[in-house]
Amino acid sequence: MLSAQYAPGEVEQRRYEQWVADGLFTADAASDKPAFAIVLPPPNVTGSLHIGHALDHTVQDALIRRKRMQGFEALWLPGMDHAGIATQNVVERQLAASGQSRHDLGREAFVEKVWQWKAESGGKILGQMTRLGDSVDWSRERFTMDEGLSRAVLTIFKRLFDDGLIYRAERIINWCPRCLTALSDIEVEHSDDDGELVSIRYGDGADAIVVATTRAETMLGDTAVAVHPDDERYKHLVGTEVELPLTGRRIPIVADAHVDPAFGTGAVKVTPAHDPNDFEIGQRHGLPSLTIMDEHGVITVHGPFLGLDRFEARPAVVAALRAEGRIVAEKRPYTHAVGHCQRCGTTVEPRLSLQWFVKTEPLARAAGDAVRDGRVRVEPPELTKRYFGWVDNMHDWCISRQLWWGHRIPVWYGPQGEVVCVGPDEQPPAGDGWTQDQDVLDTWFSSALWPFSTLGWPDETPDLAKFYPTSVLVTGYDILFFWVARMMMFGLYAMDGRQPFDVVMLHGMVRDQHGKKMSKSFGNVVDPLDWIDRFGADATRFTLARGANPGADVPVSEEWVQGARNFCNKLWNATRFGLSNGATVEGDLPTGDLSTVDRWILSRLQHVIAEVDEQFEAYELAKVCDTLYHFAWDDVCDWYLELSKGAMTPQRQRVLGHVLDQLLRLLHPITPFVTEELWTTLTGAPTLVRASWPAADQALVDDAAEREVADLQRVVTEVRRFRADQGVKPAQKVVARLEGLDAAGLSAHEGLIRSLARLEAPGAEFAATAKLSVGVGVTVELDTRGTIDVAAERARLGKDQAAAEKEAAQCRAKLDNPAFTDKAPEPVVEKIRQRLAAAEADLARITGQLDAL
RNA sequence: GGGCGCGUAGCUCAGUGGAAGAGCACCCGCCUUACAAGCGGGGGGUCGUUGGUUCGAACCCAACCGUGCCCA
Repeated sequence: MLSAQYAPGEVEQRRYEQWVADGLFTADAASDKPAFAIVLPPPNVTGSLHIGHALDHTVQDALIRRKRMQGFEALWLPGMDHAGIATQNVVERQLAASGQSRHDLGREAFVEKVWQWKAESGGKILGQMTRLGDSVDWSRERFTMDEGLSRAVLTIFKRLFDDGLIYRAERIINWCPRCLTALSDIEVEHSDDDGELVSIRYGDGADAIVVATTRAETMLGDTAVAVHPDDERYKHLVGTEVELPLTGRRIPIVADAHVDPAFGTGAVKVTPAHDPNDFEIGQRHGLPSLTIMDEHGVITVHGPFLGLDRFEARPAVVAALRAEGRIVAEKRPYTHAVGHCQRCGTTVEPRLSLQWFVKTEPLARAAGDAVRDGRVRVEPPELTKRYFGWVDNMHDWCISRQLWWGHRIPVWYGPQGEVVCVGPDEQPPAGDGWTQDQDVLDTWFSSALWPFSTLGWPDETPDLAKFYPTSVLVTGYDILFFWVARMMMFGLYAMDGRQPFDVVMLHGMVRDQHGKKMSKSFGNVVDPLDWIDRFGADATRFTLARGANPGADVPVSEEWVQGARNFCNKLWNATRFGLSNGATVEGDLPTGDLSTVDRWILSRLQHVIAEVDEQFEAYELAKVCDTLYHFAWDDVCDWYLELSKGAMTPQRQRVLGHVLDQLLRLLHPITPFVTEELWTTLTGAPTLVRASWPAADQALVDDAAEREVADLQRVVTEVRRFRADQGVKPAQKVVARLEGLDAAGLSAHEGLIRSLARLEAPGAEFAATAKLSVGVGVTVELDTRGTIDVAAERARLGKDQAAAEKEAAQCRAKLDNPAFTDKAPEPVVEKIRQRLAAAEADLARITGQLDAL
């Protein structure tokens, strides 16, 4: 027998272990069933799962579990990425605690240490995934640094290199002076920071020109001043030279169309080695690039400032200029966008350096085309614009990182300046003087291969044949650009134009109950493990799924997860009621001699199955949850079970068993644990994980039964309303006579109406003190023994009257308008006519009751 | 500065041309033998503002105000 309350802690771990032990999540590449595959966006091996992961995983698990039940060969492939910078940072911090640096250990020993950390940290995430109930295929778990995936990295690098799509060049890149590595554009986060805007006069007298800058210290590396070619103010100066203050160097004044004449004075200083725009100006005009900082952001030139950090150098340079009378204006604070390292927050320094790049133009065009021509669908479609915005304006991708943890760039340099890219099955060149590139690849370079490297590529494995392209990729819209675009580029390139996935389903970010971003500093972070401990995995999942409107952020709160927990408990108790009342799934579902109430609930069930299927296909998980929540709670619990109390028949027991069976199946993808526990108890079958998904049966749709029960509900509700307004206690029975049941087609349900509305049959001395007329044509005469509260009744009827009057007036206004009756479609006009008739009938009825009071 | 969203009940959100909805919160009454993690009833919104299109606008168009995100 089931306990009175659902206790998730007693169910979850046991069930999960059994599922895994039984191999229920293991996919079979040799199966004849159609494939449905999802690759899990790999979490960072260094991190832990936060509530955003829980959302992402819940959505994927719901999709994969349903497909598995639908008879697909369903594969959900898990794994992690190696998170180059983050992981190296963690291990370096550990070393620093004992006063060591990675250089003390040497490259090999350091990498060995990182592997140890990976074993420790990675296990944590895997444990968290089991707590969520993720139905992933653990036998196929992968890691971006494992042997197979590393081979994939080498293979694609070599292929891109040979195709001329990977090149090495000296460019301005984003440099983190703390992590001491290059970063790609997407590893830089911009924020509006307070700074200063300083206007500096270069040159003197008639030839003086004023430039404004937020980075005064970079003037030490200026090699030109630029103005717009059409700017009349400066035309006479173009081609001349001006003396650069503090340095004594003379620099040219050049004309460049990219200068905005409206900004500041219209003249800009040009520092090609420390600003990407200036670098381009420098290229166009053949200007030298003068690097004035080292890798730590420390000034390396010009005596007085030598050795100063860039942020110390700034005020020092301004002070020196002020001493020379060259500061024309200063604005402080001056808010402007500043780039920060995504990993450590340090202000990024644009730095001229020699790096490896992927030439993205042809790859990005193909990635855009795959969506443009419909081979890949983005859900929700509104977000395709953002996708195009990214792939159509992509810069070349800097892929080299000055780290030790990652895939080392497979390029060797020879003594004569040779550059050789070594493929996965090739031997590096032997002999003296050959060295391998010191750098490793961006983590995203290997993550971009995830949808096919995890399936065995570059080998032509059965997995790859069966499961590529994967069916749907689920991730947050915040990494649409970070990752999705790159998987598209590499997938299309490596797999001969075959897309890595058919659908990209984007969800939002989890926020708190006021729509605020979760952050440690704000103290509103939810730990999914904490919720699972306190409310259960199913409640946590349901809370997230119920908020998962496509593309929209998902607000959650403790109140809501309580509500979800309550819902799980409701299911528990509904099944408990069923079991103690003989609900069964044995034998065929009787269809011949069913009562109206049974036909009604079966009919409702068919609508719900159809709706849920539609909603799942549209990735509308929030709506799936809403539909099932209301069906379970309103239709099944509040009405069907209540109508069944004291009215159990063998047919009813079979129908009730069927309804519970189907409901639990429909909910299983969202709330796997409680449904598994209940369903196996109800049916005696071993597991719901691979039970078949319900299919709607049109033959069971019964409009007449639905109408009849709706009328029954209306009578009961009207009486309950009267009772509540009259202050009649719920337990108190009221003597009443029901009239008009025959005409309303409800005579068979008098007993049900009496029990749900708590009405007793009239005796000989019955004297009606109140008369209630329900819209469906039923009149209820009640004997309240003279305790009728006339004022309360008048108020109640008054409200009804006002509502009916308003309705009638609205309809009449429409029908009196010839423009409406002429132009509106006939069904609409007819509907309004019917509404008017109904409103007028209500009005007459209510007015009659008021008069009778 | 450029681009993309969003503004509907106290809170969080559905609804995208023909009757203003849900969950939670709130108010009233109840331990009615599945469930107090519950049951019954109820109040609450000129759908951001102003114009326009339409017989008809929360929904389409324009402008404005507020707000969020991405990019520079």
